[in-house]
Amino acid sequence: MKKYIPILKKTKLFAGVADEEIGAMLSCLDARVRTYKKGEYVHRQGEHLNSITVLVDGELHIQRDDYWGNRTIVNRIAIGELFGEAYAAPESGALLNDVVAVEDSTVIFFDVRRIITVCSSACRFHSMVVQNLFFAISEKNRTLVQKIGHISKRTTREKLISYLSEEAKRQNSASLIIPFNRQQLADFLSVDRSAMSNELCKMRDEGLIEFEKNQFRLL
Amino acid sequence: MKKYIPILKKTKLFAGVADEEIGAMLSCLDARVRTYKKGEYVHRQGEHLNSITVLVDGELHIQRDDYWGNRTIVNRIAIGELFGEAYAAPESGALLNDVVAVEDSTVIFFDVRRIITVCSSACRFHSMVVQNLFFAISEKNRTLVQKIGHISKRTTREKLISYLSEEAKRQNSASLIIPFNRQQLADFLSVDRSAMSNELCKMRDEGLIEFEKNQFRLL
DNA sequence: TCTTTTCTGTTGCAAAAACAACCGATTTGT
DNA sequence: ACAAATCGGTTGTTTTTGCAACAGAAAAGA
Repeated sequence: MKKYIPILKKTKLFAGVADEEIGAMLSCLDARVRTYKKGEYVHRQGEHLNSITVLVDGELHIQRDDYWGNRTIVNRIAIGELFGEAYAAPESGALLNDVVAVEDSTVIFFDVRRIITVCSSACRFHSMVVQNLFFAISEKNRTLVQKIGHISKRTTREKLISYLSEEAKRQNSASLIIPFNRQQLADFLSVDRSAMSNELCKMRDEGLIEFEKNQFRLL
Repeated sequence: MKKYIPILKKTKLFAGVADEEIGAMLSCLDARVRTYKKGEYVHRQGEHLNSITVLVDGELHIQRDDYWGNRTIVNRIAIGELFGEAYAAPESGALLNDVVAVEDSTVIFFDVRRIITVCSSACRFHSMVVQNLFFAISEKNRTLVQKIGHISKRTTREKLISYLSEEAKRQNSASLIIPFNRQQLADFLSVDRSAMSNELCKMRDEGLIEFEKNQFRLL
């Protein structure tokens, strides 16, 4: 468990917390490590969570498959990010989506109650972690609103432009690498893959964008 | 200002805080009241917030109009709910949407830094407010994910069913009243009003639902 | 290395949505 | 009470999407 301290230090939850404090908090917060193979489910829709999940390696998707096999990718969790903050509240109900490892992944679970309830004794940095948690959920909130901005556009082209421009802004460059393949991007933007692929090529032919694999450039 | 204490007591931010404590915190948190006429903007996209907004009367929409006049209603703020929690973090950037009063409304602004930074002295209930804030943002997060669930459905009919069923579940009855008129519902679900109206009537003719104005019944 | 699977682009067709225009009913404001 | 504005439903046309099927390229696995 100790070996994860340098990695945890870089996560949003433990930003600004000293190494030795993280070590102390690992037991204080009842941390448990687990690895998942690509494709395995970390959580399933309908479960009741009592832990917060920190991703230390790999990649997770928050997604939902409907009865007919249509998939919606709600969000993506990258290394250092966390999941389950929104279910920390006591009466937060069942999990709305599945959480799936899209790469071989390693996560650390922390007991949610022990994070929320500031312990009296040892953990001097506990309040820092609580604040980090608050900022993390706050940031995720804004991410979700941005996503709503993308998918509420009426046409596939507009959705693509909305998503790609925001990603370009975030990466601070007109040239950008997206973390999705075509099918995943379509599932993320809630459109049909083939129609989207078609639209991307039209946009390229019109000189709006260039792309190769998941590297894009806005012109 | 004192007269708002009974109302504030019922808001998500001050749940569980005693009257006299709220009174004390009003000055501690630098509370300011303001009223808005129907249609007025409370905040505009691009602004940088430094306050949290509690709605004590009326109704707000979080929305965005694009260049061609298409409106997207991202969320709705009802009496007792708050706005701006997601912008409490120092580096949270500019406001992504407009905040508009859809009815004559009264809001109270609280200095965001004073909420986050727990004051040393008087406010015994301050930590309760911080926790309330956390739960509020947490709940909003889940609301946003639900909304993504609705609008990521592929057809207008599916969007309507998704929205109406969730609302029925929330109101715990197959008969429900929605807080939108037709245009607003269309803007909320990101579809065309006339197409949606059409679809609603088809669903009624097929015996799936009944409705009159904004009262619906699922069959 | 060879086979199998996944990924991406392409096409045609059917279904659905957006758009525009209109009308009667209801609501709002004076 | 009356005029004006808003609201909800209807229809027809155009545009866009979803869907299915296929093929070459790339990647993964044996």
